[in-house]
Amino acid sequence: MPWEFRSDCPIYAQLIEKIEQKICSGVYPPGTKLPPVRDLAQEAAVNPNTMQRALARLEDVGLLYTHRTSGRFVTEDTDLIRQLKNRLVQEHIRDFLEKMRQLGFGREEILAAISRIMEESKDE
Amino acid sequence: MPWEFRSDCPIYAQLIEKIEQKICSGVYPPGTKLPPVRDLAQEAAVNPNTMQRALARLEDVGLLYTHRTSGRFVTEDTDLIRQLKNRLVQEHIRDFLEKMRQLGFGREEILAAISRIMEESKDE
DNA sequence: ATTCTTGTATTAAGACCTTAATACAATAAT
DNA sequence: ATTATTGTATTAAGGTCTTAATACAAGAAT
Repeated sequence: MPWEFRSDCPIYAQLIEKIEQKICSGVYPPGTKLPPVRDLAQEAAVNPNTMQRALARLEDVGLLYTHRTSGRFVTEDTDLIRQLKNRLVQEHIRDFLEKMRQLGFGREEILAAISRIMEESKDE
Repeated sequence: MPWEFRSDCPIYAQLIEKIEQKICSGVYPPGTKLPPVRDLAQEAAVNPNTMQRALARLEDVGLLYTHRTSGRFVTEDTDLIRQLKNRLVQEHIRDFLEKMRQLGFGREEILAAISRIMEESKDE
């Protein structure tokens, strides 16, 4: 199934986010070999160059590493992964709270609204 | 003060979000006259064309309307504004919950994490 | 009537994003 | 040794985004 992208942001940036998510959530566990660029590109329905660009960025920050010809692997540095996960969680929460605050929601209202929507989608 | 933009998304898209926020939160109340395009552009530190593009989109959805030469105004349709606000709230919550879920957070953990971060930034 | 202010349109340039089509180097697999 | 697989690099094309510099039309202000 092709990955889904918003049209308002560069695909390569969205690829980075998605792959980070997959690493943090254990879809791609530490030390695991990733599928080849070409396969990943096809899976995401994206040009290999675009996928390559995203992977290169993730390599820059140490999340992936490459054995020139045998493939690309997720780092075994579980500490780094945990740091990333914490960073993402913090960012998501802060961004969310800021958006809600700007819409005039106080702390209690935010929690209430979340609980309500959680209830609504409980049956999934 | 120039508005702030992320580098990973088109400016015009971010302008749309910001202006929507300002309308929903009452910074630009219903029926109010907006500053001229040129002023808004300067305030945001953006090219007038870019600001114009964002405003045109907001007009497309009925959130703004124009009197050709006297200026641009926020709609007086408070119902439309309320609908937008509800839509934004829902989107923000759903997006947030989805991201957290993908990081392995259950409902309780999400609420706990939010409460914790709320506490941390209580003194602002 | 004249000038100012407003939104709008146009053209050009440069930067970035995406795709496509190749090609190459180095190791793995046979 | 030969072939296949892997990441990587290059070039070209077309699209979008952003800025810049103008110009115009029409109502507002004087």
